[in-house]
Amino acid sequence: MSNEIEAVPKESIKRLQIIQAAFKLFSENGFYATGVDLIMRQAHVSKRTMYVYFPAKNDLIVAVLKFYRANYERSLSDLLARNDLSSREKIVAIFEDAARNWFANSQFHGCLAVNAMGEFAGKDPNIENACLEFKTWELDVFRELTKELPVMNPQDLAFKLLVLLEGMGGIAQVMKQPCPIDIKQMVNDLIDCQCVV
Amino acid sequence: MSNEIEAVPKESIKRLQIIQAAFKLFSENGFYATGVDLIMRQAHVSKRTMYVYFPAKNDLIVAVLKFYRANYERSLSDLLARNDLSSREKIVAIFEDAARNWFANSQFHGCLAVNAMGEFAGKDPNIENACLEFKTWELDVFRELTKELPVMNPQDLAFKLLVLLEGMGGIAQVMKQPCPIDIKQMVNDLIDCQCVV
DNA sequence: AAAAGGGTAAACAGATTTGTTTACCTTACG
DNA sequence: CGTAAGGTAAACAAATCTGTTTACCCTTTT
Repeated sequence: MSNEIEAVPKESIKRLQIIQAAFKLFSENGFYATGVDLIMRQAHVSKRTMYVYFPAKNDLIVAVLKFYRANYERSLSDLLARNDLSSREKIVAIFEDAARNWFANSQFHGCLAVNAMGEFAGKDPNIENACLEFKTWELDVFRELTKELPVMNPQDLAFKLLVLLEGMGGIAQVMKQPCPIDIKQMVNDLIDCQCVV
Repeated sequence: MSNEIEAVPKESIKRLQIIQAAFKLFSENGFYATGVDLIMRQAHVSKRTMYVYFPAKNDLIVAVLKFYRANYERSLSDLLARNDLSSREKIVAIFEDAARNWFANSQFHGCLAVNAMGEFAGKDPNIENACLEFKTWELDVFRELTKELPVMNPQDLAFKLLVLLEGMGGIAQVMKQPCPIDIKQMVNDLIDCQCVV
């Protein structure tokens, strides 16, 4: 017999089903408001199985936040990999995608990491950490892009872009309407203001 | 003497105690996670009294959101009333206050209206409405200020400022660190980019 | 002094939550 | 074929939540 410590498969189908169902429900209805029973029913999984993969609800929340980030990362990878676009064009594209997908979309529920902080700040360090890691990763994406630009301080510009993206998310979440401003122009202006050329 | 209008439930001391206690608890711990029993204990009020003023928890949440807005409005009124400051200086001051109070303050829990949307979007129209009204009011404040500026499109600029302020709140909520960028410069750049002069 | 508000304390109902366990089933595989 | 892993269904414990009611107490006013 293998005397390994019983390793829960990290890539089990069931585990993924649970995370996907939980992601949808947490996004639409919030974390506290979503009961474990509902998740388990939507995932077509028994409670016993859920208990094996996620001993506590908060463990599942952390996993969902990581899944959320991995999803975002994957959806960006194609864009970032393209070599027919300049870094500036990639940045603009990120914002235009966001504007198109978030504003005037009643199915948009804001950044999951921010929502999670609203419910768990000061209560669960693991969840706080997952949220921080998500935003840190977003910042890193911008940092990779801005360091290719002829600007005075790429780090500062990356943070400014992060703030801008965050603001779009928050506003779109509350005010559901077509995005009334020219995001492309705003981003380009922001970059131009720091250009050394 | 004081024969002012008297003891209207809207202005009751007890009512205010409840709202203030609830505001603190909702901000720190979230809405669902905060039980009515705890609110009532912190407000030094019996459950029967709470039930008189707020037949349901969601009624209290709406009242708290209105209180949150009224508070913000009052804290801005001094600044907005000053006539030794230009509109541009007032706008910059709003952002510098926000940067100082939000970043690197572990007691900052983000915009209550955004947090509320995260928990109640699609569930309670009254709460959704209160959140929307809060952001609309914030936008109006900026609109009043930008229409004094020599810019092409004051309405657009106001919305951009709103997005920027929102972004600062969201980022500060998750990444608790000293604000690493020069907010004053960023706001001025944003305004300058739309100046006609 | 008596009546009437306004408030308190506490018990209670009914539903729902997370977390735990037991007993059974299905299916892949040596 | 037969075993063992992995999953299901369902009952259950214990706590908690909102919402409701009853009985009482204090203070003000008349």
